[in-house]
Amino acid sequence: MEEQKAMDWHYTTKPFLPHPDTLGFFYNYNNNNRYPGVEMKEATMLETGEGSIPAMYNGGKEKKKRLTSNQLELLERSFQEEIKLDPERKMKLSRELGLQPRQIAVWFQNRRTRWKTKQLEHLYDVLKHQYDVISSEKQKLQEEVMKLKAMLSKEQGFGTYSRYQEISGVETVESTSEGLRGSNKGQGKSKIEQVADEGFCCLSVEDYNTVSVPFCQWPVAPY
DNA sequence: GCGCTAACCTATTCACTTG
DNA sequence: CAAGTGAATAGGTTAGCGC
Repeated sequence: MEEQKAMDWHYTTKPFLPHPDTLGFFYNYNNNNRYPGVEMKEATMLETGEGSIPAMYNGGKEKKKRLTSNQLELLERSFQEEIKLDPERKMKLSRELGLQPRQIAVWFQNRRTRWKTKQLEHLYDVLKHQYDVISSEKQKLQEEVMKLKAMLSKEQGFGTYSRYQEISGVETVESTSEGLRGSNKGQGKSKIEQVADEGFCCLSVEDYNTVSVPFCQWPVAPY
């Protein structure tokens, strides 16, 4: 295959720039001080005979090969140290592992993709848990409202209507949220109301930058 | 401002592995 | 052998740099 568009196997000194657009949350890996003027040279490859040669480097004859466990181990360790790859480290890994720098870059890219997928799965679990908690709370409150309504009706039957009208406002409880305001949740809006106001199910990916997840403990580099 | 370059990304392909 | 996994490719976006 012919040379692709310019990519990172050209080993330049260009600084990496933080990704500015959506999913910014996931781009906050460790973005300071990228590639500070590192002078790169092509590595001498395949000295050990261990490294695989992708088809594109070998006239299309060589098939894809899996990386060895040793190679994966070192790559993984390196990834745990730093999720992104600077040219210097790429060349170092390339020499140490007997792989093309391009292969190192591809492995890191794919690894970041897997990492991000795991992060999203984790975030899903966290949000689902929050949803379940709030749903449960809502259910309880609705039941409480029903009980109070029943009590109110009963009391009204005994001729104390005016007293309860004064307490609960002009009407009886009409909805869960109204009931909360009129009952023991006098201080501002309840959690449920806030959720409703915010359109609970409308969180976008961009929101990941701002949504705080209190009990969410992100592993450095899961998977 | 525009083109070039080199990072990054997502989506996809393709080959290997596994049940 | 189909499904899953991972290495590699294709094509797009972004941002720095020089003109």
